[in-house]
Amino acid sequence: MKTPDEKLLSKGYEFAEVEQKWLENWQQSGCFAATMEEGRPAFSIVIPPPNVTGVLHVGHALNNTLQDILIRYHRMCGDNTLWVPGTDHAGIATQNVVERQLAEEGKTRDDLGREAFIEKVWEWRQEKGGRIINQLQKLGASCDWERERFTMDEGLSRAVREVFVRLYREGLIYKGDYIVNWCPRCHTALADDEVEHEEQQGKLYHIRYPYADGSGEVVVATTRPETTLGDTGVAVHPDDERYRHLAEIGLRLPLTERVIPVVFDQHVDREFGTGALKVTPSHDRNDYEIGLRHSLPRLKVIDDKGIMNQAAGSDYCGLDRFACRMKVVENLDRLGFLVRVEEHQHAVGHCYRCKTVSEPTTSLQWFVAVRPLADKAVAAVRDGRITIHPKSWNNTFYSWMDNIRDWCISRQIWWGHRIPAWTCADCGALIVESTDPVRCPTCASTSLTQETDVLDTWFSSALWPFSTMGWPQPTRELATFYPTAVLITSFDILFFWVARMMMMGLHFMDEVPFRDVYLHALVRDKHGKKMSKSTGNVIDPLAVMAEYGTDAMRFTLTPFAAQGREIKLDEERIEGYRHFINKLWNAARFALMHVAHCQPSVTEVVLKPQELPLVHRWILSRTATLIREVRLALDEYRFNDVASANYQFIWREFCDWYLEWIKADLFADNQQAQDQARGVLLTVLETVLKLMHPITPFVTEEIWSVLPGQRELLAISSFPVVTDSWSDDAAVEEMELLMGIITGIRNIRAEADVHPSQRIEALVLCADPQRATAIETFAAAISDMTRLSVLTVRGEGDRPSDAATYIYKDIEIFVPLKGLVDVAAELARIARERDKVEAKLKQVNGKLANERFLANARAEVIAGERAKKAELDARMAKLLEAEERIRRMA
RNA sequence: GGGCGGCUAGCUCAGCUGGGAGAGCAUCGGCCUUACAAGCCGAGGGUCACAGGUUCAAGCCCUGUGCCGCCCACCA
Repeated sequence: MKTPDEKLLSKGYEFAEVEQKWLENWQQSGCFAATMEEGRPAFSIVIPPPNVTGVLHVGHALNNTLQDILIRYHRMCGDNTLWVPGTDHAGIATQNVVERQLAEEGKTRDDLGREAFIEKVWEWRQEKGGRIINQLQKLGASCDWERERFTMDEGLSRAVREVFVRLYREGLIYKGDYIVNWCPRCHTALADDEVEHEEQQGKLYHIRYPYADGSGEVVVATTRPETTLGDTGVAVHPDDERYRHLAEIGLRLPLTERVIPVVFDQHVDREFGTGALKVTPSHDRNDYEIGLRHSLPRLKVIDDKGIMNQAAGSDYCGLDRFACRMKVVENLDRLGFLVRVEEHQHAVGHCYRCKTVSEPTTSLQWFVAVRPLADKAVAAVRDGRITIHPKSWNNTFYSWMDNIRDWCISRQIWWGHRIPAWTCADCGALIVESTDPVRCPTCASTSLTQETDVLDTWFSSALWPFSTMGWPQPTRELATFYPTAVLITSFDILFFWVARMMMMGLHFMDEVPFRDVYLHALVRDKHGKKMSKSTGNVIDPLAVMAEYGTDAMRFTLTPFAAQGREIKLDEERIEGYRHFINKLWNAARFALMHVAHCQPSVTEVVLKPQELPLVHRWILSRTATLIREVRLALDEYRFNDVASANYQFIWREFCDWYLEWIKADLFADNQQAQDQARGVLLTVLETVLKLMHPITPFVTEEIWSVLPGQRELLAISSFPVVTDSWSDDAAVEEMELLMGIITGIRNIRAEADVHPSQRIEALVLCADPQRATAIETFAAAISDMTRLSVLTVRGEGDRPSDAATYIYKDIEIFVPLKGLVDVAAELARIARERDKVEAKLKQVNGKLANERFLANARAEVIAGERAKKAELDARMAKLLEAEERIRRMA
């Protein structure tokens, strides 16, 4: 049993211990485990699986904070909630990491051999692969950690094989010799979208290609002279007069003795360079296609390590492709083939993993025919089964899908899902099976060799939404949680991953994998620069969490969700929000001083709000509004609105006004007033903790745990629902009046430099009897909050001379200052006000004088303008009077 | 070459279907007022990039221009 004193939380919020404690408690309680109860709505998310090699960066922190907010919200709403965690085996990235490790021991993967190497990778994964999962847990991510998946798990591997085999049988997977993007460093084929194009300043070389009979020459332009060695033709436009006569003439390829033909192809741009294009079918995508159209032979001169091969000729064989370029240029120049060299800017493809310049190469690879799959995905977005947020991505999505090419899925690396295809050594049959075949179904031979290639990592992540739920088995998880509710990710993997999940989900589940896609921005440093280790501008979320607390970081990231493309993160901001967390902590501490000993039944006073004093009716009404706003914003993924609504309410309304106002009651000798204040205070605090919990789970859970009464975990308590009886517009309006009066008096005090401890008098003139009564009723409270000795309220009467004046709407506030009025300052202040009112009046009067406005505007708009005018007129009159009076004082 | 996003207070950004320009931070002035100086009270600060147009009414809708940034693309 806790003693009351222990319940009075420590003076500053010490997050380190608190966070550790709740991480353990939540874990032990099993409160994050998925529930699958009949008759409840389901809400599920699959985590974008971070690379198993990854360490948590700010992007992950943002991404997972947003997911956690939704998950915690829906869990508290009582939905069947599932958040599936896991990691991606990240083929190339992981293989690179382990290869580097081997390199330190002076070994290569070839030294080990395939099986031993893969063994090594699994060892590595065992030791270090769990890091990011621990880091996500530290973030407070409320995943069902018992369900952690890995794309190389047995279950997921089974799904991968199943999908591969089915697509193959449907004719949607095929093997063929086509041109692909090749990374000479990673030593593997890459998909089109794994190649990043980067504008670079290069050179355009103009080279003479003499006629075979020596009667003339054609000049071609190229950025890659080394590929000259692999040319098998020159192409010109069929309508190009300059080259018509070349149909029968062969060209002698410089530096070689080969004679190559001239072909005529529409693709050639007559305006570019000389209008003659050298064709290297084996090392350029366009040339490859031109070659196909004209049956040109393919000649591969660069090997898979980026080194020139035998076919390049003995002078060049063994040279790196870039060294070869220099040598080719040198020789061309020496032999008089080089006409000139121009500076030229062009886009060069790079491997997205290692940034090496990629090499287009013909190669035997496996492909997915994506057209039919892509069509299904496009249809799902078009007819609204999937909604992309923000919708500005729709067009980009469509245009990408329209231009999609077949997906090269084979990778020449070792770490990954090995392609389930075997070749029969005896009859040459290709066997594709989900289980390893023992003998050839055609000739019954047992000498079968499996493909050595593995699948593109994105192939397995494309299945993630259903493979993690046990597919191809018809599991209860699939029945309950598929399709998932929303996929939250940054826009940069919309095509790599999101689009492919759509294709696979629709094809194999016959249902979308998620109903919504929420795309958030990329996190940059405070200058908008990409964070990178070499620039040294990386903000490490773990360091931030250690310094400011996890809740502060989560709260900082939440408002950024709204931002379009990039987020400029400045650590100063995190510090600002730490202050907010601390504010909440202290407000709770204050509340506990008054409610720690209460029975939970004190909160029953809110059942009849109409019987409560104004300030309580006001805060309850504002709380109801807050609940409404927060729920709606959460339902619409407006995370920034969730954060700011909470922030404004807690700091400005609850702390600055409500807590200050009820101090009198809490300390007073009036049992009823005290009980009412305690009951409402506790209610509002409980509500706020619940509303904040999805964003800041730790501090709210901690405060919750020390509130009076036996409590279940906040994480599984119920999310607030709007109580209609709390809504009270009249109370809100009346409180606003009182707050306006208080602000006015405070303003006078501050402007007149009246010391805060000095008690002074004030007079309020309010012609409207109802409002005058309201002000008078709360004279004590107003005096309390503004340190008045006497507050007089009158409907009409003499304006005191020698007093500072403040006009609130049409209400005049006077503070007599006995000769201390700074006339010049007063006049300046009044004049400032008058200018503002004048400007607004001009607008309003302009509208009301406009017949077309009166004729066209909606009735309520006109009524609004009229009311506005009335108020401004009244205020203006009072301001003018005040100005006149002060002048006379001088 | 296409496409997309941004331009609102000194800074970072909100501003939903068009009807009196907002927040946080920063700035200035005053306060240790019994939860919080990581705080309280008060104040100042904006031709909403520019030019046209639609409308009774435009930060918001349309057209164009200018910067800044991103994505896609087979001019070698």
